Amino acid sequence: MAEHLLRCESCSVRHRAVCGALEHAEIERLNAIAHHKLLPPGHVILHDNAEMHYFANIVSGVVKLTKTLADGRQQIVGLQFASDFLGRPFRAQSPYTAETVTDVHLCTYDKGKFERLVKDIDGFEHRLFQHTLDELDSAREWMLLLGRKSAGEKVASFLLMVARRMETIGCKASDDPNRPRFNLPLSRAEIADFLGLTIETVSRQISRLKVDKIIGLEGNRTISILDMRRLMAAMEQERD
Amino acid sequence: MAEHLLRCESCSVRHRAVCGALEHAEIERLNAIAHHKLLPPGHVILHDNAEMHYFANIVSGVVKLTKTLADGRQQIVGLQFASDFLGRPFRAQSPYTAETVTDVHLCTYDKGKFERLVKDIDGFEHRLFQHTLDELDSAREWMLLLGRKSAGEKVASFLLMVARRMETIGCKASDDPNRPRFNLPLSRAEIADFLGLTIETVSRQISRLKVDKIIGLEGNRTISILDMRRLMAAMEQERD
DNA sequence: AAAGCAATTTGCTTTCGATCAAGGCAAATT
DNA sequence: AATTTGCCTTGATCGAAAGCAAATTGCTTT
Repeated sequence: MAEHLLRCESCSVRHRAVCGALEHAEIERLNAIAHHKLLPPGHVILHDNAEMHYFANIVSGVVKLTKTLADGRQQIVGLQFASDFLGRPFRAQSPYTAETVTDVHLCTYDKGKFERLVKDIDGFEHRLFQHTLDELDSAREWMLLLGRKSAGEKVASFLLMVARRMETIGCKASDDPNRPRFNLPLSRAEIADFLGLTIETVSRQISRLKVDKIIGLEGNRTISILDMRRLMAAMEQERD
Repeated sequence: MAEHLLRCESCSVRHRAVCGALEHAEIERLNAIAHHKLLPPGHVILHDNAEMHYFANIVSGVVKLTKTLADGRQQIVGLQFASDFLGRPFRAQSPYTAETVTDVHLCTYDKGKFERLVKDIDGFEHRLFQHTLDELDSAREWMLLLGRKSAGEKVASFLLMVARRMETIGCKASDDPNRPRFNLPLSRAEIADFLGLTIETVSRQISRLKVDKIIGLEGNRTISILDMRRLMAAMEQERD
């Protein structure tokens, strides 16, 4: 029973997309069909157009969605962090590959049972719909980056995006809120695939930020943002 | 009465996203709140984060969704053709600008009334949700193009996309189905903004396709695809 | 601590697309 | 008819990022 409540905590509280608008009783119904899964880095959850047999909330870790050309060029088209939702209700297939980037803890729901709950619980599909609109917005934001930003701007945007994301899921290991410090979940190769650049260009841009004392590096993965103002300037502001 | 039925035809039959799953009686309810609007090219329907007071189906013409950086660099993040839906149910704002590219005929619905119908008609929101998933898929498809394709591949992909789109909405003026011929709705500048290229690069790539006898040009806007096979080869195939 | 190995960085060269600058063409204006 | 204007094409040059080849760093394993 205590364990059950714990599971409720770990799944409901953190999973904005699915549970944000639900009553406690309904979250209990979700928890009743929930299972948990631990996956190692590099695990392919869904291979291109294959069928996915479950939905899931990410409890911890990072999942990447990728698309690949015939000759191997790859583009990351989505990054899902803790509290994000995985899967497409009422769709058999997804035209991309989903793969774990780090150790990932999933809270999974059987496809059929979940879809029945979605139909059953008032406002649930509405909630998923709004979440998909959010995903569409960030995809389009990223299209602007891919099509029109320079390598320097891309890397700065990426670091700020990850920093913000790590913060909202409570992963920052920092005292000063203006100087966030966190572990990059992605390798240089993955950052390159995310930004539409090569490994070398990503590395050079990160080195430049380090030389300019805008960021600090400990090892390859631990980044601290030393000068938030200049990092944001390096990213360029949107308007319209 | 006759006019009413005509409007029914022009709105229901062609608007997949909204009406695809609806019964005739429900389409009638939609038609009851429908108004029509004719807009000239270059008309801004929605300016960045401004509020949009109506939803609409596009009866004819093309609408572009754009995002712009502070210094004027622009990226088209969506292209909507006839039968596409415009607007975001239950959202006040959209983080991009929507602007007509050609003369556009809209079938509009008052925001409040439309949202009431969405809540009222069973399966309507589900339908809109699935349509948004489609939009997300094409946005991600385009991210792969923006991040990883060469200028030549981008232009070839664009021409094939437009050809397919013009065909499905019945705008091709061609006898041979393997040699589609159509009017480009976009200027060179707009194609460039769509592909993340410059005007000059777009022009050069189109010229190259013409010299190679893969496409034919009459004037600047009328394109015929002469060698579908080689155009598709120029685009590169996806896999994964 | 040393070895082994993969990931990252760095230097050098090349290439693709951007930028700059004319020039052509057709429709609109006078 | 002459001029302007907008849009597109073409040529020449430039520059940012890609490509390639070491060198280096940072983990793992022993």
